[in-house]
Amino acid sequence: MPPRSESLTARQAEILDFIRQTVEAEGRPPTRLELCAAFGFRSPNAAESHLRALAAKGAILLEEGRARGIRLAEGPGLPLVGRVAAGSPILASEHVESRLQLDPTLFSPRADYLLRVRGMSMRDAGILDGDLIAVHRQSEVRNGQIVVARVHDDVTVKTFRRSGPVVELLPANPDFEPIVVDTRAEPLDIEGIMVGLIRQDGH
Amino acid sequence: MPPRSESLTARQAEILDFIRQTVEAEGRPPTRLELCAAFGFRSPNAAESHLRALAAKGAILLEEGRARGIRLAEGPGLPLVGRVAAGSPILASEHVESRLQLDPTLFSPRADYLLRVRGMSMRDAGILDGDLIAVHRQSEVRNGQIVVARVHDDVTVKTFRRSGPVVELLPANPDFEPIVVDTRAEPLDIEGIMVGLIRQDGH
DNA sequence: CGAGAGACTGTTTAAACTTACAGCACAACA
DNA sequence: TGTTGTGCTGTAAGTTTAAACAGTCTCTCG
Repeated sequence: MPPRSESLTARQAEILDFIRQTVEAEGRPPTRLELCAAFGFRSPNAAESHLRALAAKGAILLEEGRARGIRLAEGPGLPLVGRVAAGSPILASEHVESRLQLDPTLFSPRADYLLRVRGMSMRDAGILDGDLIAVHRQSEVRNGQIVVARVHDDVTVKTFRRSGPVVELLPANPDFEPIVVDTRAEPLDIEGIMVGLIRQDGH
Repeated sequence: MPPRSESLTARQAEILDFIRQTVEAEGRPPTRLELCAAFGFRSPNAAESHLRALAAKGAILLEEGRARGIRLAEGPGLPLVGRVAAGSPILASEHVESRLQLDPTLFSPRADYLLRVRGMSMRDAGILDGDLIAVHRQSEVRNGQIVVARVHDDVTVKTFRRSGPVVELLPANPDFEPIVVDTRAEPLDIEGIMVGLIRQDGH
């Protein structure tokens, strides 16, 4: 497995981000000189060595001797997460069913991944069984937002409501009961907020 | 308004298609020499003159003096249709609000365009006000499918049910009444079927 | 304190790339 | 019958890019 992007330095992450933006906006990666212009480098070698570092860490692929020979290692699509096993991080690669080619900035704030919804507990919010929820990773949420939460190693999608130390996770379907969590006694992890939805059939 | 892509020659359409595929697969446009290799040209000027022709017809934009300075004029995304004026075709360019960059094959059968839904008449089918419906153009439909129909110059999204010459367009919300159309007396155009849905916020 | 990693400056060279010029063959067309 | 548009070959600059080499400065870590 290639090294994770978490091991990138702050500067390297900036460079990688600029490359992503350029591909998005212009349909092609930047040259070394364009990187210099964007970051104020006076030497193309500053860009070159950053690219080498990113390639060594597996974030990009460099093609030798080609103009704009930078390829993003990670496909342009969003990871689609299916069932999440107990105790493991939601974006662990064994949970990623596939990648869907769509623009993360289709949603605002941007989507980090898609999560397949199981069951009808959010039916009245227009979220049906099998729908894909676009999720933005974020741990601080406001009341009324629809969140992806982990309670007792169970990942669930519900409306968030906090009253002091007690958090209620509300379904949008009278057939289901709210989940009540006392955060002084039980662990509650907020994985992110819902920023959109995709349904892949006509029902 | 730039000339339409319909005015491209067959060869020019092939070239344009190859450019699209290259951007898709490699994240950057091809060079003149790569076009030569792909089509068997022996002269880079063959590619050059095709590119000039495509640029003249508005299909691409050429940036002078830049390696891989080819930009696709039309984004690869799906057209998003907003409100549809009476009497004009649904994909008329004045209805296209924007283009969303997402893969048409995300849906099956493939989506031809996106239509913004107004109102809550399909609420219980999980289709809310402001949602974008992915539509596949198709005039023959089966009972139970959700269709985009045009009745009396009004474009609407409903569940389709036919009984002989009478078609019922059923809402999915008890607050709304079915639309009943006698096809012997009134015109009814089926614009397409719903093949998916996109919601761009977290509610 | 010394070593190494990260983040650069500055310079050079070869290869990749664009783009101009000068043609040829063929079909459509008026 | 000539003219125009399309689709090419072939060659040759001249510019853009990639990528090498040689350094500087500043952290952090053992």
